[in-house]
Amino acid sequence: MLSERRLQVLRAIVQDYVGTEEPVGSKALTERHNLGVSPATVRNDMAALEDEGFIAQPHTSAGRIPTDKGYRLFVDKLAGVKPMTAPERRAIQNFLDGAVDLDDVVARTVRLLAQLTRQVAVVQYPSLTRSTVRHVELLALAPARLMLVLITDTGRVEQRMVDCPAPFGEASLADLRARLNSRVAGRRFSDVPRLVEDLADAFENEDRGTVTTVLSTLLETLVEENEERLMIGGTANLTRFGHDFPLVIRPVLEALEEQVVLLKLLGEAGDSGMTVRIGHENAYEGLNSTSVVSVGYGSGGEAVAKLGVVGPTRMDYPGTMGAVRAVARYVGQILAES
Amino acid sequence: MLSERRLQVLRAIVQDYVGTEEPVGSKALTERHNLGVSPATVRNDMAALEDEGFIAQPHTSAGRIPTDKGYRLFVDKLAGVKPMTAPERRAIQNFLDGAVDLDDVVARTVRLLAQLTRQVAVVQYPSLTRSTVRHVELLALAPARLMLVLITDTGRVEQRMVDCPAPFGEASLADLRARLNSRVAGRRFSDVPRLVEDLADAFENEDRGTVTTVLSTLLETLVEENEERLMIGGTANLTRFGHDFPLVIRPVLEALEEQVVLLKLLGEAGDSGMTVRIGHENAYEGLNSTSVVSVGYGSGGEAVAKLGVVGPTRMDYPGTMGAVRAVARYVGQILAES
DNA sequence: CCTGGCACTCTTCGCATCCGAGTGCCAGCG
DNA sequence: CGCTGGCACTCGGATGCGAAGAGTGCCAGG
Repeated sequence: MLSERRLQVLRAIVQDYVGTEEPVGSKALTERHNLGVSPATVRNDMAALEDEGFIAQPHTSAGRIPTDKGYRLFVDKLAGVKPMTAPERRAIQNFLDGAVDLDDVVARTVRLLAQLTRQVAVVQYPSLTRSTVRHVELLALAPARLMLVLITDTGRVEQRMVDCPAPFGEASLADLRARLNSRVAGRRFSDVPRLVEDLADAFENEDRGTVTTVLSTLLETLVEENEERLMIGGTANLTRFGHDFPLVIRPVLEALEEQVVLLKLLGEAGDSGMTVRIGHENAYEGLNSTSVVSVGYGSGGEAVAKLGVVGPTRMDYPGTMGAVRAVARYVGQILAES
Repeated sequence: MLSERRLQVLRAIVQDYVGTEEPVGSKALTERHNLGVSPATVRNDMAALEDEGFIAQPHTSAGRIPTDKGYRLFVDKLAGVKPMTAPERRAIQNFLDGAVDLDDVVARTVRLLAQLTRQVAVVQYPSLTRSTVRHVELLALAPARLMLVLITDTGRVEQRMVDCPAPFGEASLADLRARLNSRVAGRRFSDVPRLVEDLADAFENEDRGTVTTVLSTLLETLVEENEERLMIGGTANLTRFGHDFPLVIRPVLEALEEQVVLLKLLGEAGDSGMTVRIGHENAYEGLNSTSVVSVGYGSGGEAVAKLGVVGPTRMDYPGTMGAVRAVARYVGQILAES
């Protein structure tokens, strides 16, 4: 078990290292923090912390830097979430308030988060399955070609082409449209499959094929793979990563381009509350030298999607967590209003 | 005026430098290319080329590297466009053929282009104003809230919320929808403003406000700033940029995040044929050490948007141009089919 | 006009050296 | 028992020097 002072030493090491980006030694520590003990004592504490795996030396005769395990302890026990200042809150609100539609909200959020944290921001669009249906529309583009448009309460609009097996009359179309909406409008998307399963039964034989096709397209839209979208920004911040650019930055950029990887990353994060994944805690290898701070956001009490940032393990955790949390809250509010 | 051989020397310098990324000297040149003259002669030629500003020395006693002006001459006079091989063509076609909707087409195109050229790919969505209206739909989400959906022949779908000044009945809505479509369906977007300007006159006083609002929203959608979208990819390729990472890569990433900058960049490029902008020819300062190769693409003979790549000035121009041209052609085909 | 030769310029690299930061350990003190 | 000052030690990074090598410019001769 680590004594109180050793925890303080660890905290001091993390803070200094995050600030200076350089290994921190015992002398510098005692000078910059009021630990009330001498460097020699701190050295003993550091040796103990190193034995436990919380810190490490890049080389003999260099200072110590925190390990992933050290950051983990820091985040869990030694540091809270730094709240945003009042001006910062106002700035966030002002910035987000101008958004005109969902795309705009997400785009602004990404920008904001990237600026606040000076890291790479990732914002997921509201998940379809966790949203509520506002409206389903069917348009006939051609006699045997329909367009299916889904609109959610969170402002998402998805469209799909549907090629019908046979021409589909305007009357049947109106009928289907009305029946569809009466069944699913106002309901959760996750309930949609159940609500529409017997809808084809109500139609004549010749139209049944088309109705079935429309319904299966509708359901396809809700399949995991397709329904998730996200936006990233602030990649220019990667250049402030460290001195050993290419090798670190490369896999990160690759990961960011693979939406699948990112979605999995966000998906693995806890469903409620803020999640911090540090270095090797990330399953994806390319992100082993980064930390991911993410949190769910939503219009009501419930999360409809996640957002977060990706940055070097050496990041200002309290500040980053504060920014991420604050942004998530305001985005939730904006969505609730629209 | 430069003699034929001097041009050959320049061509050889460009080719070697692009291959090795290192300044090339007179001796290496005579060894790798059959110039039929001695290094000393080549040195004289190089001195002349340097006087003319086509090549430069990083330091005294280093080899030469091409300047922007040198690349320009190379592209204009010394090198053609390298056509894709048959297998490459097939690969392109296969890769693009699987796309299910416009987003998918664009996403696949970006990926493909990034992979083929190993550079950053930029693909603009088909411009609204240059497309044809396929359908305009109006949905009543609430009594005084409409959604306007625009569908183009290129598969683009744009939606906008419209808050009406007064509730708008279903009958009026159907009327407006029908009138709108009969006027604009099949017409070019650029003609839409003219075609709808007197549409409000046909409605009762109480509905006229709403109709006007709808029309102005429709027109807003076509405004330059909003109508253009683009997608980028392959940013991981930036890591192969050169040895002097951070300083070069940073502004490029920043430029790529500013869609406005990119759109302007593509917009400045010639409207027909392939455009190559080399280094300082790019108006945006952050891209002064990059070259942009872009070309229009379209479903018919006419370009509806542009695509291209951004890479180091030291790039394989013939190969890159070949890839860009080939991809643009196939994308045009795909769009024409859908 | 081309060529071989030659002197000159710089950059790069290896090597030896020095300096300092930081450590671990120990003996002594409260 | 824990803290402290002292001390020897290690090692990385900076500095300086010299040799090597690549490449150039220029010149005289074919």
